[in-house]
Amino acid sequence: MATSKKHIFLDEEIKIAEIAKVLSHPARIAIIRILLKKDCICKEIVEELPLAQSTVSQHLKELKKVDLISGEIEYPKICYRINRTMWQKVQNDLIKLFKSCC
Amino acid sequence: MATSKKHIFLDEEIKIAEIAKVLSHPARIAIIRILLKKDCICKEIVEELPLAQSTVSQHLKELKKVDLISGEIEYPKICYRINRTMWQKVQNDLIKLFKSCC
DNA sequence: ATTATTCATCGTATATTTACGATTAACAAT
DNA sequence: ATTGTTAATCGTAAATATACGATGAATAAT
Repeated sequence: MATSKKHIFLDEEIKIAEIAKVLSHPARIAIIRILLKKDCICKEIVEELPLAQSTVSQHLKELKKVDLISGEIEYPKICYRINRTMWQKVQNDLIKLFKSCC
Repeated sequence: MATSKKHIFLDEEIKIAEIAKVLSHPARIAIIRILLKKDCICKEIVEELPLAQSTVSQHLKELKKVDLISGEIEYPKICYRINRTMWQKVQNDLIKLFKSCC
């Protein structure tokens, strides 16, 4: 048995990993939980978490990058909310992985 | 409204983030999928993935650290398998987070 | 125009992750 | 004892993530 058909990772594997990465920081889980309760502006989140405003903003950016949240501009505020469709999709993707179990 | 009750992250948030972190690399998702199909020794996984043996071993260590897999020694091989109980728990934890949604 | 408010971005320092090759450890078989 | 097989660990380089303060951008209110 010489060697092998080395292949690259599957798209699905990459996508699941991407979503998991977004969920892989307590601050982002905390932000999601806050937003699940109610839509918030960045400042409100900053006041609930022991993090600088710039740091929270960065986490929000990550969440926005994968479309888990969206922000509606009402200058100078930006109202963040969970993207329920995407949130459902995250669940489906993960559950799909789970399903390949038994 | 001066400032606020800054608190640290909740245990639950940390735990979910920890699990998500383990799932946040395509290689580890790939390894899980391989092991969901059948128990494998490290060498078999190395042959299926475009990664060095030491790298796969490191990923296996991560998965083992959170108890998602276990390894049974049959020198010089080690047979890895999914810890179904833990795998179920991961699902429950994530679904619990999802549930706080609607 | 100036001021106040909110948030994003920039620059940067530090820590963590990821990957690899080389080596070591643990045995089985000879 | 030597050899072969498998996997863990070590050392290390490169990339990525995380955090913060400082600054800049966008507007509303004065």
